[in-house]
Parts: sequence; structure tokens; C-alpha cells
Amino acid sequence: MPKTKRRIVFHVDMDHFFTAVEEKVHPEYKGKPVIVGADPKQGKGRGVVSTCNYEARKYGVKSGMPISRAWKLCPHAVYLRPNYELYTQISKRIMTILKRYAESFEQFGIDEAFLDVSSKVANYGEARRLAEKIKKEILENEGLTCSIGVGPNKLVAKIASDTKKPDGLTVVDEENVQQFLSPLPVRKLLWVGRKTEQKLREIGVRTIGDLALCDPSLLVEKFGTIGIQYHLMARGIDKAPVGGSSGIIKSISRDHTFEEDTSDVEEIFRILDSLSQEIYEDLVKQSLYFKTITIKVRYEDFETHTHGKTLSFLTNRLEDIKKNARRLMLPYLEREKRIRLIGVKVSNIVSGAKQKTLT
DNA sequence: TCTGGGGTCCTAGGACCC
DNA sequence: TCTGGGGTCCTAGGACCC
Repeated sequence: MPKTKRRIVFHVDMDHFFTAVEEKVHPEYKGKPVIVGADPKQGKGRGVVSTCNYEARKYGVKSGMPISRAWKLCPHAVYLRPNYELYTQISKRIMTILKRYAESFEQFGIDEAFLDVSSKVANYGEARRLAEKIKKEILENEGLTCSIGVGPNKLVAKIASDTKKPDGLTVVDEENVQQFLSPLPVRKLLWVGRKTEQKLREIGVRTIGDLALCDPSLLVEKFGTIGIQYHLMARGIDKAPVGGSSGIIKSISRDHTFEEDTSDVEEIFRILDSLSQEIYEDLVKQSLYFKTITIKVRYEDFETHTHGKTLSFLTNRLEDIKKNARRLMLPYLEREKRIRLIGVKVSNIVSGAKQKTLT
């Protein structure tokens, strides 16, 4: 049996990417708190903060926070709507730089990436120098800083990149994985969110070190098969290959939150049709076909439902999307409650090339 | 604190077939 | 009339990610 190959993996994370791009395009914002997200509307706006720069963070503003709360904390900030086209364009250029240094590569969201550099460097010292070189190149080419984590797998690299920001570089070699992870809260692990953190707290587990000492069978009892994953992660074990999960599109969705909750059927159908239209354009652009369509409704009290149907045929016709979306939506329009959000999703997707072989 | 928008993956129950 | 087990697909909901 061949011994498992030693790996060296980078996680590259752009620093407050959206606001960093905005500051680069608008140098006059430099030094001011900048917040990219929903329109704050004098504190009455709906939606959340996408990204904020470090000046804004000094006021307690964070990404994911309601924009109305950000307004209370920092009314004098520069508030901007996201310019995804610009961010995507710059992201593509950065990813092109990163790919050149990687044996295998995996983009993660718009501004993060994993690089497997195992065959490119001989040891962690060389890995550090390579990471420094990459940071320098991105800064010189794009005027943007990033934070890089280096470790024996994606999990450790990702957590490492998060420990020193902005403009950080954190290297964790195999020998130091356990002592690096142990004191950190479980929340730092990938896939451990608010709910899982709470459930772990109930069994007295707060840090990754606590989790590593846990009886795996107890974790399975509490979380099912994913419990094994938690236990492996807590011991710094992650065999997932870089680039393993990237590529094929599984679903396309659009949703819309109304500025004011509504029961106006005409308005709801108008928006529903425009969401269908956008999905249709996306499908055609990428020559994709779908079989399943699902609508989403969120009422004013945040009660949320999904309702879907799998068709007996593959399609990308606008009429099939519009008609089915409307039909699936109908039963939800008869309630007393007003509607806050509607959405449309298509899934069970195959590409046009593959579709031809199926028909 | 009054909660966006675009995704992925998992689970559980039920239908249906052999 | 009663009683299986396995497999696959569908549907709704939920957790989590950036």
C-alpha cells in the first residue's frame, strides 16, 4: 500500500473584497467607513451588509448584519450597492494568477480559492515563500491584499487564513495541527454553524480540542453520519481533494424580497415572471436544461415554504418556467398573511451537450 | 439585531417497482 | 389475506457556506 502523499494546501482569501475593490476604484473613500450591501434608506431599508471595510468594523458593523442596524451604528459611512460585474471581472483576473501556482485549484465563492501546491514546493519553508510571492503579485497587479493560510489540507488551510487578517500569512505544518486547532472554538470548523455549535455546547463541547476528545459514537448518536466528519475535522483530518467539488452547476435560482410585504397578486406575478425570465436567460447562456422547478414563499412573519414539481421532460423553455412557477405559487396566495419574498429555482440540470445524447 | 441572494448538501417520509 | 426487503425517485425542509 502506498503511503498517503503529504500535501501542502493554500487557502487564499481576499481581504474585505467588495469594499477593497470600491476603494481602489474610488480613492476618495480611503480612510472612511465603507459598507456594501442593501440600500439603508435612512435606517428603514431591508436587507443586510455584504461586506464592510475595517473602518466600518470599528463601529461594530459586520457582514450579514441587517443594514438598518449598520445605519444605527454608523450613519456617516459610505453606503454602496454591490457591483457584481466589476467584482467578478477582478475576481477572474486574480483566479488566473492563482491557478498558475497550483497543481490543482478550486475557487470557493467569488473571492476565495484553495491551491494544492504539494508538487510545487519541497517543504513548509518554501511554501511560505511561495505564499509571499503570490501576495506580492496580487498586490502589484490588482492593488489588493489577501490573507493566506497554509496547511496539510483544505480544512487547516482555511482556518489558518482566518487567524490573521488583513494581509496575513499563517503557516501550520503537520506537526503543529493539533496545538493550532485545539484552543479554537468549534464554530471555526467548516460546516459548524450556529445550530451545531449550540448542540455541541449541550454536550459540553466548546473548543475543537473538546471535540477531538469526544467519543465518536456519541457524536454519531447526536448528529448522524456527519458526527464522524466532525470528529475527523477536530483532529485536523481532511482528505477532500482540492478541486474535487468544483465545476458542474446543480441549480439556478433567483429570489426577490419586496420593499413592502404584499398581497397584490398582479405585483407578485409580475415579479415571478421576471425571475423566471432571468433564470431562462441564464439557462440559455450556459445551454442548460432542467427537469425540476421549485418556488419559494416567505410570509411577513418569516414562515417559509417551498413547493416544487419534477417534469417528465427536460426543458429550458421560458413558457415552461413561467407557467409552472405561477401554478406552483397559486395555493400560497390564498392566505391572510402578506408575502415578504418569492423565489424560483430550477434543478435536476443537465448541460446541452449531454441532453442531446439523452433525447 | 428584524433578518439578502446565490448556492450546496443532507434527511426523512412516501410512492412506486421488482 | 398477509407480509417481506431493496432500490430509486420525488418532495419539503433545514443547516451551512460566501
